[in-house]
Amino acid sequence: MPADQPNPAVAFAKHDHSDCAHRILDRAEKLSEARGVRLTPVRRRTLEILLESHRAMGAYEVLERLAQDGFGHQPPVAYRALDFLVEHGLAHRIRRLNAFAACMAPGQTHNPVFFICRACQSVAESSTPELRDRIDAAADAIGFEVERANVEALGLCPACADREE
Amino acid sequence: MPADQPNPAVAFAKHDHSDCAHRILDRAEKLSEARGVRLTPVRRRTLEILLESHRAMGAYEVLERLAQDGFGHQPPVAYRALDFLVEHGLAHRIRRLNAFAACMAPGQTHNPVFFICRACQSVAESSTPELRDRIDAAADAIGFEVERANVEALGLCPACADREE
DNA sequence: TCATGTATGTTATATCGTAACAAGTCAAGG
DNA sequence: CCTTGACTTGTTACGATATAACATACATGA
Ligand SMILES: [Zn+2]
Ligand SMILES: [Zn+2]
Ligand SMILES: [Zn+2]
Ligand SMILES: [Zn+2]
Repeated sequence: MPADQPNPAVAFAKHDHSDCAHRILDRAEKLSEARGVRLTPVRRRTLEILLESHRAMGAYEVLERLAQDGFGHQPPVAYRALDFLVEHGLAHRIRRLNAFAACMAPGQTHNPVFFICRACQSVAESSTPELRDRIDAAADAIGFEVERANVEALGLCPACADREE
Repeated sequence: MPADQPNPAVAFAKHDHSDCAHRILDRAEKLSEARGVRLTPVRRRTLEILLESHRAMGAYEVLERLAQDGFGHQPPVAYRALDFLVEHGLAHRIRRLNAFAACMAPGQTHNPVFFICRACQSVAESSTPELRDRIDAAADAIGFEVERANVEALGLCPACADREE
């Protein structure tokens, strides 16, 4: 596993998270540069906000933070920035929560599985190509062409599982 | 494959769909009876509406149909019936579409994967236990306890893929 | 400089979902 | 038969999520 491939377990463990955040922001800058797209102030700030924790955040929660920082106060401000991040693989949409989370492995082709703790709302992203292979196999069997696949697992993170019992 | 285990490919193919619908309605009646829950008129009608096609339907679309049939006109009427069906495994929630689809294999323990055609909105449900095993394995690796997993693949069904080119 | 594409911001509205309460149904026990 | 309690259906009202449409600003290169 390369150095910049984070261990998904870290999302549920105590760790120097500002380190995660800085590493990923740097990577986001470089990726945007390389692709010729602009990581503008709102977009960058939006990513920073998502990176403040391993939780998923709703668009309105992000918006509130952006507004405090002097950006616009209306929903499209947040949705546009979030859509940009999602489109460029810098964030993911967590559909079960109607929320967004920073991607923890931007730039790497990954078929993410999201593990969502129903108690503390933290989200871990694990990269599992074999899973995608299985989905493609099932799709082939019925002649379906998969363009994107989304896997979300709901349950309890280690800490919250301990706490329940 | 047992006779009552439908081929997921059928969702995307021409077939006698009223046959699907009747078979599943019968099964739903029996399952409800066996579990001591009541498949009341609204609930049954809601399932019938979902079963009219292999598409997913939004709650408000279902509500409109229920209202035409003399049931209540307010959102909770539809949401309650749909929640009942989902809770008892007679329907599934398709999160990517904010919509609901009848379960095509009610009563069987299944770890469904949904194949959603982005062109014609039809949904096929495929049952793939190995997939769940993969998810559980990835979860184990980080100490996460999976309670429910949701897999949704977006793409093109065979017919729509042909039509695109 | 000026045309062009892109980004940001606003108003307004669409779409999806739920809380809270009232009224009706139904079966079990007195 | 009548009460009681669990459940079901219906309503009003509201909350939460998301987008359309348009105006303004800003970059970038002819
Ligand atoms: Zn971290
Ligand atoms: Zn947790
Ligand atoms: Zn059918
Ligand atoms: Zn199709």
